[in-house]
Amino acid sequence: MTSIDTPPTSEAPVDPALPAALHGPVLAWFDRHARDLPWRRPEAGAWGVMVSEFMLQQTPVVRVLPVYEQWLARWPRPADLAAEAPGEAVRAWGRLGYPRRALRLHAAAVAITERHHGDVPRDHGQLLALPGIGEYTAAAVASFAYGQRHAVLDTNVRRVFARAATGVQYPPNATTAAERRLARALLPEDETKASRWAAASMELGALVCTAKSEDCGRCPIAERCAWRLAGKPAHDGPPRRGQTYAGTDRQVRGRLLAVLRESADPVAQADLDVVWDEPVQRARALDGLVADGLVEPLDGGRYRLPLS
DNA sequence: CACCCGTGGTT
DNA sequence: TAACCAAGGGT
Repeated sequence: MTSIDTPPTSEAPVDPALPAALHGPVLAWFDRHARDLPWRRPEAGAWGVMVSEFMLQQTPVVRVLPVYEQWLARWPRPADLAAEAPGEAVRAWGRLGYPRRALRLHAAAVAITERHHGDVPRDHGQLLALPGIGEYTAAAVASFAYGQRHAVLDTNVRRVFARAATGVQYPPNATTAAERRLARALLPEDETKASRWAAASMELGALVCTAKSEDCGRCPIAERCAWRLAGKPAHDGPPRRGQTYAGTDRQVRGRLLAVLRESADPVAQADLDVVWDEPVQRARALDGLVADGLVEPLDGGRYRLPLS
């Protein structure tokens, strides 16, 4: 009886009856309460789903909505975006944040045009190979756009599963193998039902089982929730990394790029210098933007969004 | 695996 | 008000 054969508690087997007990209530709740988001409408297509997933990486739905509409109207197919200069994608990204996502979405559109005849690939592995698409986004596009059966583990789903199945308030900082195993165990066998489940469990986390003020009174699985049944114990592990922003390179980069986004013409060094008074940090931030391909340096100390 | 990468609203 | 949070990905 040594500990080497004892699985850690985080890898406890899933209650065999749990999946079926959760599917009905959550799917029925989703039928009634799902938001009518534009990327969920049939006309969005796989490209619409993919654009929305890029924009929703760390950016709230309400801020994505207007930019999404502009992008799909301007670039209705991957080839339309691929034909543009990458700097135009960065400019149209506006203030969504993390502008490297715009660059990667543009690069993904180029790859789709070159390697996939302009159609968003259906295969999870091919999606994963595209720039800016990781484990989550590949599964999300395959599931939401093509109705495939994939475990879609985003921050909402991870929180819902941590509470309902594992009985803790928050999931670990980084996604664990135990979480992936749990997500697979909870995934309905039927493909259509599985893709619906992915969207429904995510929506439940976004609307009801939220990070701070969860509303168990509106939760369809409150009676089955391990965390609630345990008396909703507070998170004990290490605090999740706080992200300070003021004074960081990210803030400087944001200010520099804002100047370049607003200008149709190349910008003089002096017009960038005014956004931050500390010259060393300012130079480091600008160099970083150039290294990332977000900014193109020109002769005479001028800069612009990248044309290529 | 820890850290970096924007932005703005909420508590 | 500082901290936290928001459909992550890349290194």
